Amino acid sequence: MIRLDKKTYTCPIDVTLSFIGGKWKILILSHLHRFKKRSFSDIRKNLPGISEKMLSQQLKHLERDKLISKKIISEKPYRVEYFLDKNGKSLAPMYEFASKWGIRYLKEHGIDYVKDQKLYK
Amino acid sequence: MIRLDKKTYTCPIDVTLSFIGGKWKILILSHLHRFKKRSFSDIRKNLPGISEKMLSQQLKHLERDKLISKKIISEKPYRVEYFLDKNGKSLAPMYEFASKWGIRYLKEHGIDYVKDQKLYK
DNA sequence: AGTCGGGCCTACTTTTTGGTAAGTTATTGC
DNA sequence: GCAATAACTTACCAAAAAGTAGGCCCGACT
Repeated sequence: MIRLDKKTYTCPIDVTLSFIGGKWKILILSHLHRFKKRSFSDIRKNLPGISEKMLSQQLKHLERDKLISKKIISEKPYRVEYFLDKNGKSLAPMYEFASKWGIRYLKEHGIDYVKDQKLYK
Repeated sequence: MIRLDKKTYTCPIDVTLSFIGGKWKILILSHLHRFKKRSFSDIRKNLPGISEKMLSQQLKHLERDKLISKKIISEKPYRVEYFLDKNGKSLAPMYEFASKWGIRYLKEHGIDYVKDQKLYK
């Protein structure tokens, strides 16, 4: 057992998962990894199914954990840009591997994601 | 949106996560990755905090998803051995990366996991 | 005979996570 | 003036995941 900041972890992987676990975090991170800078609603549009509540909540956690940052582009009409910060970038191999594995799995089950994606957008 | 077997996924990463998401799966897989062959209670001992219910449930899912297999060593006193199968092995970079990232994170926060571990076992 | 370890299963409860819907401030466009 | 868009927040609810506690079979050990 590892103790850090009042929490306990069974092993280092558990520590890593505490940052990127859950349904949305890796998806958001990998989206930012791919697009570099994105607004709130850009991210939303690219994660079909996520609610505004979830997105803002998850972005907040990711910011708190220093995996992403946001730049306030304008105050009056409030406009922002989210992007991976150093920590978030250091997890890139994770997003890439998970994505490739998924694509391979889909291909083995008759779905060509890379090809089909061109139909979607 | 991707549709496969009556379920929908937002992207390939989502597909991957459907296999290894949750609190325990990666921990179990990486344990088997490290030790090759393990009995039910060996795994249990190495995942402090997991309940028997959780372990057997997760093992069942992992088996169903063909990430692991089990070999029945003896029927009468029922004894088994779990091990990664091909699919489970193909996720190895994931376990390894997540583990290394966690170790690095811990080190940056004053915990030397590799060194401390020798004290535990 | 009684207890322990191994390998489970089942019912039940709690916690965590996620979803819905509505409300807020502010700007741009018709 | 009204609707739409952006970037959120809040309150409430439902579903999913995880935890608790017990039971079961079997063999070995004392």
